[in-house]
Amino acid sequence: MRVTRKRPTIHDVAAAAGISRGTVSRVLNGDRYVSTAARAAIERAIAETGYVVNRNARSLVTQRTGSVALVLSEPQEKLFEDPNFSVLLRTATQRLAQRDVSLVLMIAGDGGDRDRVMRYLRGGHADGVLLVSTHAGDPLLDALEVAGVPAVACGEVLGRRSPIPYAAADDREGARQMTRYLAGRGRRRIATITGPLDTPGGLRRLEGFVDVLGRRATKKLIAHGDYTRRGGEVAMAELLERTPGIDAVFVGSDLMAAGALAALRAAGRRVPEDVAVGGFDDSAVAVSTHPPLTTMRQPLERVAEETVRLLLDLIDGAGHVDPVVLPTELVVRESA
Amino acid sequence: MRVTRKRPTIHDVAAAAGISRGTVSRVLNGDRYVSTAARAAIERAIAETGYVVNRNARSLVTQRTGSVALVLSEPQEKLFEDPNFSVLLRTATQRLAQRDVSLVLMIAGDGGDRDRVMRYLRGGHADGVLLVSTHAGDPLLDALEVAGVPAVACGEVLGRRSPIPYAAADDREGARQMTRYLAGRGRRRIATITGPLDTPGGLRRLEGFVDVLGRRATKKLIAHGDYTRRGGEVAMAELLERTPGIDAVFVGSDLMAAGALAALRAAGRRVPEDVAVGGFDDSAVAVSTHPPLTTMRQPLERVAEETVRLLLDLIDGAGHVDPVVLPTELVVRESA
DNA sequence: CACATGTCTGTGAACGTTCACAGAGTGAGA
DNA sequence: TCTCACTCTGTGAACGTTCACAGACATGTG
Repeated sequence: MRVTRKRPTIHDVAAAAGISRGTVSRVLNGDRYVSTAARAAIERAIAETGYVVNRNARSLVTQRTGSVALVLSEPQEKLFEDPNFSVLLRTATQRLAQRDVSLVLMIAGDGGDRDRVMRYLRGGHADGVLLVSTHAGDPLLDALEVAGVPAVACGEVLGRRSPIPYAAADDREGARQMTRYLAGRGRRRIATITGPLDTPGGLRRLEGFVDVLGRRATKKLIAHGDYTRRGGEVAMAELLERTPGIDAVFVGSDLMAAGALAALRAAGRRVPEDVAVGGFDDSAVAVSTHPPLTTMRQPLERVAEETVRLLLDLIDGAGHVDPVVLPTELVVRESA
Repeated sequence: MRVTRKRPTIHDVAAAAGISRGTVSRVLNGDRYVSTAARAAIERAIAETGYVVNRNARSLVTQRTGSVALVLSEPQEKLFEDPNFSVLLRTATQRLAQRDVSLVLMIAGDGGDRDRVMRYLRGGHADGVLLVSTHAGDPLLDALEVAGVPAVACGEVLGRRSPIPYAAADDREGARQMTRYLAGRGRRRIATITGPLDTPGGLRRLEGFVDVLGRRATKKLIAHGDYTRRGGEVAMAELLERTPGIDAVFVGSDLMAAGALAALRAAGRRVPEDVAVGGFDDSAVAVSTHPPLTTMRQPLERVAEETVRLLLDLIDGAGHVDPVVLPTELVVRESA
């Protein structure tokens, strides 16, 4: 009835089975060349003793840890506000767990955080890194490269000389689809509210928008937000003041679209009668706004799955992996 | 320019500093009894070699891992939909990082997951466990107890014989405050929509509600939801049908309140003129509904901080810690 | 029968730390 | 001067694995 009774080791199992620890190690690691008798005896002994392998000892010799780090390098508040992130986190955790690798969560916000993360990674405490919303200039990326730690980003990392492998939704094509949809509904003066242009979602969705309408036509119809609700509200107000005649707006995220809706209501415009509003993400807020948002669904789970797959491939020795870009889907509700 | 150059060990540092590894270990672990000369030499050598301690080797001898597991035992979708959870996760990660312990995220959804989690924990791969939304009957809890792994819950774990230490918001008193507020605004027929009664938030908030209004008065004014938006909508509709005359409703979560708002709108009731709506959580949805929700703010960051503190105390050898209950705060917006 | 090949097993030596111990040097107090 | 306490240092032995090696035995092949 002691609180901490000593954990059985591989030696205990070997003794209980009457077999050497070498053979025990072999069945643990699924080696061929183990007699069925030995295997049975060992499996019984494992069950009896309640043995579970000590990963530290194993890591010490194999130089593999069986864990990967998920590193958030956004100032945290912004990111955790993002509903997409939860999906990503959940899916990644599950996918990794299936392969028996565990996920350690790290936040690299300010300088001190960064150092800690780097120390951790350079210490070889993770076999690989899942990068979330990392900016191109982030010194973490270079350090990672130097340290030779496999890394994959969830979402494109813009403007890097030596590109980081990634999986992402097809933001550009998604934006095109939405813009075409709005145009197809007869809207003639279509504006857009972008996310920050140093993020892939901000940049690529704007590109898609311009692809469809042309650079000239959109000159005065672009406003910038910061992925927050409030930012969307401000940008919408600005747009209405600058160009009162707009009859549609493609907003670069659902959360900003919720803000835009508020600004439109405040300005006395009806949605979708006066102004049609299209969002992006198909996150939970899309159905909680009034009216519910027409938006682009991102295959977030698949993005997470693919990100994990790429990372595991890299860890397993693939020298190079190609980025994965997944299609988005238009979800029509009431706002457009 | 090789991809993986060998990581320096404590021996390399010792050699570079011209001092034995024992002394290097001592400065690493902040031992007194190290001459300033030696310390300086070693610190220089550490910087030069880029040495970082191998935690596995350390864990192997110390039997401490420097990490704790955060275990989610809710069917995951529900939980990740919960905006509170993000706050918790972020705060816990940061707080732990400050103490240089890392957080590994585990999802114990179905049976297979559970086994994996238990194996991990019994393997001694985490120094402690942070439990999130764990139910009383969960076999994980017994297993944890048997294995002697320190565990602290974020939020009360209901109905357990040997209670799990926890930190939580004062749900019951918060519910009382909200109910009193609604009554104080002249509302006479106040209903409630609860969360599941096997969760502390569901049960305690209902208790607080009944505390204020009395068991008799509330008999027909209670409906149950499941913490989802949809659940809130259904419960509200049910309530309206059962007792059309209600003029206020206290909803056990903001998300359900958003659903209730939709049901009220569908039934043609104005909020707050006809029916006042009070939520709970003060999560992000509270400001994105129309009208914005009057709600109870939970000090979630403090809850997370305290949970972490309790766990670290336990890990550091505190034999027993007392639960921590933190006050909530009324946030008045437009819905009531 | 000799020999190669394939299967199975045990053993010693790592992996990179910490910890306990022993010993050396220094200064103070008797 | 001797002793004691304190400070500082080095060394050997763990911690629990995996891995390479060597050897035993069986089976098949020429």
